[in-house]
Amino acid sequence: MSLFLYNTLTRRKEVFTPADPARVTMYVCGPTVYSYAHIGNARPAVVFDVLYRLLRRRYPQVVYARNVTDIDDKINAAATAQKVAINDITTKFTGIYRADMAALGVLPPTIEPFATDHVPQIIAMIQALLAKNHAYVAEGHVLFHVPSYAAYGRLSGRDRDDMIAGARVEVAPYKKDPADFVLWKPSTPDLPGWDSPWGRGRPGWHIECSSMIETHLGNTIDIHGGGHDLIFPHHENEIAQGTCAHDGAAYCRVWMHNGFLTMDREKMSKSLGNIALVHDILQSAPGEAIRWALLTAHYRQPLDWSDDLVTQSKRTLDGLYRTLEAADPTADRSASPPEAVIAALDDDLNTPIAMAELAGLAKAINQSSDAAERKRLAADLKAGGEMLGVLQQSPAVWFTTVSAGKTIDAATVESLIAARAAARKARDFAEADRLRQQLAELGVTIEDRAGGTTWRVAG
RNA sequence: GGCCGAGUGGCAGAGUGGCCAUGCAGCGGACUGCAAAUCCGCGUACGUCGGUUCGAUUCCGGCCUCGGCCUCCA
Repeated sequence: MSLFLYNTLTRRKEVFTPADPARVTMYVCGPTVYSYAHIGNARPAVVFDVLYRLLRRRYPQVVYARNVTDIDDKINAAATAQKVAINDITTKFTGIYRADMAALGVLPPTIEPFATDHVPQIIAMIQALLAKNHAYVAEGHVLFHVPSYAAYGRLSGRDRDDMIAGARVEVAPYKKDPADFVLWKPSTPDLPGWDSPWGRGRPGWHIECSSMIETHLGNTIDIHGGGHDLIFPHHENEIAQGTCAHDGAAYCRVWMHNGFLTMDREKMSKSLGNIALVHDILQSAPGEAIRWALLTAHYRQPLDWSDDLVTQSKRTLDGLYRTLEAADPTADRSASPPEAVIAALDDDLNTPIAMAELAGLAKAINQSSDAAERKRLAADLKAGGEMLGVLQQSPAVWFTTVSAGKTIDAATVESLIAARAAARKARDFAEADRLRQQLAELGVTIEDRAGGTTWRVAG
C-alpha cells in the first residue's frame, strides 16, 4: 500500500516517493516567537506530527525540521512595547510554544533551527543569488528579481499580471519590478542587525527558510508543509530563491498546506483578534482532547473551533479510554498498528477515517467476552492511537487528571467513595445516593463495577 | 476583479454512481438497589435548478450562500 499525499503544486493526490528512501526530508514553517500560539498555529504542528509518525514507520530516517523565526518586526515591536530585550521575548515564547506543543502530544522535530543561528548561511545564499543575477542591491536592500525566474507563480496558480493588478501594497520606488521581494534590508541602530556586504542589516522574511533548508536538509527536499496562507507569497518566494540559488534544482517535491481554523466561520487570526490561545484552552481541557479536536476534520478542510468541539472530543476519548480500562488497563501497544488505521492515514492523512477505525476497534472490544481477545484488541487500539498521538496514557491517569485550571482532591474523593460503600453494604441507599450527589458536585462521576467503585473527572 | 475552497442528519465530520460511515447528543429496551458503563434497537442527511444515467448526495452545467489568498498571518 502506497502513501498518497495531496500536492499543492500539482493539485492532486500523488503517490509519495522520496528522492532518497534512506533519508526522507521534511520542513514545516514553525512559529514566529513574539506571543502565545493560538490554536490555529497548533494545527500544522499537530497535522505534520501525524505525517511524521507515519513516515517514521515507512522509512529508516526521516529528517523533520521545523524552524523558529526569531527575527521579525513583530518581535521587535513586542520588545519595545514591553521594554525588554528582544532575546527575552524570543526565549520566553519559544519555551511556551514548546510546552504547549508537548501538551498536545506533538513530538519534537528532528531539528528546530533558529533564524538567528543562520545569518552567515543566509548571507551566503544571497551572495549566490546576486552572483547568478537573480538579485540586485538597491538603497541598502537586496531584492530578488522576480522576472528572472520564469516559473514564478506556479505554486499559487497566479500570473504576474494578476498580482500587479491586485497589488494593494505600495510599491517601493527602488524595486525594479513590483513583484520583487526583499532578501536583506537595512537595520537601524536600535534594531537587531548583522554586518553584511551591504551594510548592517537583517534578513527578509522568506530567505531564512530557504537557507535553513539548504543547511540542514539539502538542495531538494521531499515535503514542505505549512498553513494555506503561506502559499503566497511566502512559499512562492521560497521556491524562486531556492531554485535559482541552486541552478534550477527542484526546491521541494511535495507541497502540503493545512486549511484554516475559524471562529464562527471566520478565519482565526491575531490581527482580527478572534483567537483562542492553546495556553488558555489547556486550562480547561486536556491537551489530548484538543489534539483530537484538531484531527476530527481532514487537514485540508476548514475547521470551526468551539468549546463544544472540545467537549465532544473529550467525551469521545473518555469512551475509548473506558474501553481500554475495561479490557486491559495496562495494555501495551501491538507491534504494528491496525492496517485499517494505516490505510486511512496513507490516503492523504484521512484522520476522520482513522478515528472511525479506532471506534470500530473499541466496539469490537466491548462486544467480545473473550478476555484474551479483548486484550489483543486493546493492544491494537493503543497502537492505532499512537499513530494519531492519542491514547498513550494509562486510563487511570486519564480519568483522574484534572485540567490545569481545576482541582479535585483525590483523598476527599476516596473517602466519600469509602463512606458510600459502607452505606451500600448496610443497604442505606438514601445515604449512598446522597454521597454520590456530593461527589457529582465535586465534578466526579463514579461507576460501580464488579471489582469495586471507580471514579473519574466528569465532563 | 483574478485565483482557490466549501455547502451532508440536533452537533462534529468522512465518503461513495445503486448497500453501513464514524463519533457526540437524543429516544426505546436489556442490565443495575438506583445510577454509571456496556450491549441491542431507533431516527427516510446530502444548498438550489437543470442535464447525463436504468439509477446521482456522488458526474456535467447554471444559480444561491459562505470562507480563504492576492498585504504581516498557520
